[in-house]
Amino acid sequence: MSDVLRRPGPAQPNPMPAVEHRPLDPRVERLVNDLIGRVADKWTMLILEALAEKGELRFSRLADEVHGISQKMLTQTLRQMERDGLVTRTIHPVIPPRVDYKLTRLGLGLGQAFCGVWLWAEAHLEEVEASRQAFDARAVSR
Amino acid sequence: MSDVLRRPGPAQPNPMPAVEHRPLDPRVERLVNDLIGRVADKWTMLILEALAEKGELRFSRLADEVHGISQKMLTQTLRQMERDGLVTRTIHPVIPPRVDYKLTRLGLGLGQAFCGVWLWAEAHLEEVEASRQAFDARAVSR
DNA sequence: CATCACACTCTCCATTTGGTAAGTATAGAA
DNA sequence: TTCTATACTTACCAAATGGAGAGTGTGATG
Repeated sequence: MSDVLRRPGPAQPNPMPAVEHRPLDPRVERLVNDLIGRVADKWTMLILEALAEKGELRFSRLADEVHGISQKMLTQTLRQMERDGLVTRTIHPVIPPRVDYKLTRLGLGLGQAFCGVWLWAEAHLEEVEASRQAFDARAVSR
Repeated sequence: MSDVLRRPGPAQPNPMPAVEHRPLDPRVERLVNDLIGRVADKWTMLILEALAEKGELRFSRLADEVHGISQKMLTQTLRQMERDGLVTRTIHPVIPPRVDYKLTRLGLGLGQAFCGVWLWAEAHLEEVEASRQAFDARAVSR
């Protein structure tokens, strides 16, 4: 979205805030926001991770991998991901039925894009936890 | 989370799936998942972006920047971000009241971590849209 | 003939999320 | 005296989210 977010290095607070260059029209901005809202979903991210790790999984294996997901949410999330072009769904016409799910190039790319966030979360877990405890302690004492 | 997700380049589907090295214990995994769920929230991301772009904003300026957010959600999200150590909250004891919000080092880092996802969304918007249309067309014809 | 496996789909229900609107405290301006 | 600005907080309500569990179709197996 903003160029400030895009560039590494300490962001300059506002040395020249008058410039205000927005390279995107609001339509694109809205679409990007929507897409991120859809894709930054808890289950989507966990399924993405499972598939990136295991390569290709059938429905019930996925259900095992993504601990705690209900059948309903697994189906629902996989359908959305298929619609968005993140996974392919291969139905083997056998009985009992067998369906394999696999990440597309698009899905793999998104998985890589999320790397940064995973790494940040891992790296700063304790810092965040400490901040929370300090905050809660302050709140209690007042 | 997974090393596959962490490394750029086409992920190897499963040349040696037997290895299965998980460097993280489930506790950390759960914490990271929770943290990401909290932080990958729509409003959090938009506030993060506004603050990264503008540097420091008071409550009502933020409300203007983050289009469509309600007072309630703005307050709520800012409190969570403060608790997590992402923003600082500076109260100026004047009347009418004035409160300034600013990203911490931690908050800036998270903003940068999200870059990848914003860029991915921007870059693949049309691809996703095309996939959706194709999917919907298929669904209708059946 | 009953059972099981598998990948769903559907219904019902509880929780969560989030919006709207009203209230609060304070001092200066009209 | 009333109005305004500001940053909230609270109460209420509607919508979305998501879990539990039952139902479905089919062929192999006991």
